[in-house]
Amino acid sequence: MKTRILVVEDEDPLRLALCDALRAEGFDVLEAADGEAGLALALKEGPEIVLLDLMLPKRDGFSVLRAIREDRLASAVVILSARGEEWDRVQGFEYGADDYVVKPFSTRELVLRLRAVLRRAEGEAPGVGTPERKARFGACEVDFAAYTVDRDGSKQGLSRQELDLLRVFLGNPGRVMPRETLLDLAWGRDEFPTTRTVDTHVLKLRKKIESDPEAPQHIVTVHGVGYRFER
Amino acid sequence: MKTRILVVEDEDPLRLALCDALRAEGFDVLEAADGEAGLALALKEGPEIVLLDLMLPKRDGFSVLRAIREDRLASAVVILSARGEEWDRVQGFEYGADDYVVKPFSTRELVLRLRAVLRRAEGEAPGVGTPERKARFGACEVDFAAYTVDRDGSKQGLSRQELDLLRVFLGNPGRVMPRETLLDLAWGRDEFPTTRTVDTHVLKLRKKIESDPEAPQHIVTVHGVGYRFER
DNA sequence: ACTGGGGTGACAACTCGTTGACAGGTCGAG
DNA sequence: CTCGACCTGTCAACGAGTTGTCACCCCAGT
Repeated sequence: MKTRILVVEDEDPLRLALCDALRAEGFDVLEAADGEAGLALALKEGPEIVLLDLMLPKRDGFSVLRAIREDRLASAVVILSARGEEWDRVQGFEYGADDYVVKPFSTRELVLRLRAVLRRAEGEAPGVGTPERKARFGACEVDFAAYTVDRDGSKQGLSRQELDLLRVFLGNPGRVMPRETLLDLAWGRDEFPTTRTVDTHVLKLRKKIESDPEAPQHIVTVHGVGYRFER
Repeated sequence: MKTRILVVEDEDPLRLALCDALRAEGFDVLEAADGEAGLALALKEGPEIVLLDLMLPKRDGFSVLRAIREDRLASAVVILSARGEEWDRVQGFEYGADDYVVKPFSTRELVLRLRAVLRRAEGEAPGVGTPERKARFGACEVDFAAYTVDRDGSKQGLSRQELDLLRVFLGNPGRVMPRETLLDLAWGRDEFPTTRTVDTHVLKLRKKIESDPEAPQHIVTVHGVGYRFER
């Protein structure tokens, strides 16, 4: 899923250059040449980011920014401002924006800032409550933030894939999960490993969370179907 | 119970913007427009956090900070400093500020830092101020003011960047930090080094704080994810 | 120009995911 | 009950990708 970004800039050459550069970076780019069109498009499409020039015909950048915020739009807003002019206002009003870039700027700088903004935005987005940093079952405590699991006081590191798999198990306790389902959920839709890969990872997980890996208490094999996780 | 925060900032537009933004984030906000009023309010109300501009009428930020610390007030203090003045940063920490934010900044950045500060503060014994001029972990003692780290009696010098990185690690113990996040937090807003740069600095830090840099106890690599700091 | 710290690129060393092989194990048909 | 087909446990080895490490370049402060 591409990140959608709306570019609101009235100078044609710059806008086109920006759009090209951003498309080349893999963004899904929308564009507008004045404030009104930009605001309308932002409200209609709700892109992840709005890249907003300050000096615009019909409706200036601040006004657009304010309107976006008043609509509680989730978009991050990055201000494009010329050096010197408006600087004070940027300082004063910048609170509503997520970042700002001073012209002239390099594509590299812009892209890096955009990525940083996206990182921050999704870092706090997990909306309703924190996604539970720790979970416990049996004698184990998993720390998702630390990538560790603690069994009876002995701490083990988990690899990313192991943690992802364990997370899926924890989210579906007591039900049998076919290997294909596990691949879908713990790997990506872009990854297509063999179902045997699942076995290997189950093996590794068992060694870390089971007190007796030979007779698993938590990750139980259901012959011919898949695995079932029990607390 | 809302977290109470005192904003001490003389520029009206910025102060109002800050207060609005913080109220929207659910803080209970007090405000003051100069150093004396700010100090008085801080001492009277004892808010969890004081957000302190450095350049203030009547009494500058350093002076307020020093007075707050001398009164053993438990408030965490976050410095707002004008851009580019590294000296401020150094001084701020020397006097025991809990964090600093460089103007201009985005609301998200500010709120993230405030939450990090709160996390740290509540993890420690309440009542004691958190001057954190020095920090210790394992066999090490870091002196932020002197830019040194002492491991089992052998003292090493730290460069500014090394210290900043170590500070971030210390502020987020036990959780894996992706390289990008480390860059966001330990490098400035205008710096865009490669993620590999982080590795280099981790290497240098390990040589100074680990008793066996080959088998790190404090800065642990989590393959494919980032680094985790353990005390 | 000199110096020290920070950033980058190159290459070595390593990690982990994946796979294939093989040894059990399980279950149903006969 | 026995056998065979199929499934699972286990491991070693491979390879892509990641990290450790270092030397070099660049820039700012002196």
